[in-house]
Amino acid sequence: MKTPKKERQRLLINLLEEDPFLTDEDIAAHFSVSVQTVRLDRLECRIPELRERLKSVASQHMQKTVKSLQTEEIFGEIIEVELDDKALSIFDVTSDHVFMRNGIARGHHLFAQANSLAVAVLDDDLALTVRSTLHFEKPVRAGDRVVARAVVRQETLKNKSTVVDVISKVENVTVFSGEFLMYRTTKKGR
Amino acid sequence: MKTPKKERQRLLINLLEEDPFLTDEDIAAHFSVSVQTVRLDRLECRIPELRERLKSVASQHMQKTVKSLQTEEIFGEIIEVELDDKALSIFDVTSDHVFMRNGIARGHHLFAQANSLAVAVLDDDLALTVRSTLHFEKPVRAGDRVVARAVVRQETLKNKSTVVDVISKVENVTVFSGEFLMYRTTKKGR
DNA sequence: CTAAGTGTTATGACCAAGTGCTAATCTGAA
DNA sequence: TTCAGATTAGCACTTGGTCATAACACTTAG
Repeated sequence: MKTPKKERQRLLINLLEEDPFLTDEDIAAHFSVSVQTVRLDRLECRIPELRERLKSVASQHMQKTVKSLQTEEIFGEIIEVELDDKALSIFDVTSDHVFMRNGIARGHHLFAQANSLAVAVLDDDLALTVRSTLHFEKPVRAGDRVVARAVVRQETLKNKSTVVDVISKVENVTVFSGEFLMYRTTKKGR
Repeated sequence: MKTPKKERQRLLINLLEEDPFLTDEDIAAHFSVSVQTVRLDRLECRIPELRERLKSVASQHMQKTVKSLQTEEIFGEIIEVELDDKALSIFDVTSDHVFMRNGIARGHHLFAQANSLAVAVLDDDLALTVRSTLHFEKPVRAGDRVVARAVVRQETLKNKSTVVDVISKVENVTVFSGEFLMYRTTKKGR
């Protein structure tokens, strides 16, 4: 008996977590036991067959790709926009956004929300950030809902360079503020 | 004939892109044709069978999860660090990082690289960005390799607040510069 | 020593979702 | 009418399994 049954089943779980693509035959070879033994092990550990494993991995993938189109592309959900005037977005901070060591949100996520909002509020084919000044007022943690408000400085709107002020709050306390100097190419349409 | 063959095959490709989990039988029902017709269509379009489709979707997933642990956590690969002095990182811009409309990299990616580097160069349990001023000098595009250099202003090191200057270049041309005022909690160790 | 229990292996019937091949049928246009 | 292209059907075979049943090997308790 190479490895005792219990140990082998523990290893089996790890093995398939790492590589779910193995057939029973592969696994049998790996542990130098018969295919039937592998099947019994899977039965006991409630590990589904190869095809079912792939199905679940694939469906996780589908969920994630849908999610990433929302999460990564927009970075904060934009709630309302009044073009060339003001806009509002919310961003729910999760454990994905914080430093492991201290649980505080990485600055670039707050910046990303604010910057995306500054781009969105100017309805321009080519709105680019040229300069910006940021103030990280208070640390933000997982679970916080950050509400960002962007306001376009009207007196700058005639120019190609426009200033957008963004203030982000958690429960009505300012956690971040930024001033974004944006460059626009096309004139105001519509 | 419900839909002409060519049209049906076009739709088939879209259909499976959306939902790769359909069996030939499902597809046949969807188009009101026989299973054999579906098989011929798949053959012509070189679309693999269900099991192979899931296999490839699942393997994409495995690649992505590995990738995201590297990409999202570190944001630019840190090449060298001299603690409390200077650091260097590179970040390869891909089509994932640019605006679809104009192909220019989103500002927050450049910020993320610079900000991460500013955090990394101060070897502190709790190095937080307090304020920063950014200059987006030139647009960055997919394919560009951005090299960011962070330099710690030595005269600020005694304080809890330290200034880190970051300059990012593409082929030796400055595309971004930022001044990061960082807050540190623990005293200089080691 | 023998019987019982656990773990392992073997065997055969069956299933889902295919591939590959051959053959028959349908259909529209020349 | 004829003929090609599109469609459908049938059958043998493949993979990677399930399920049930049986036969060993080895240890241990009576």
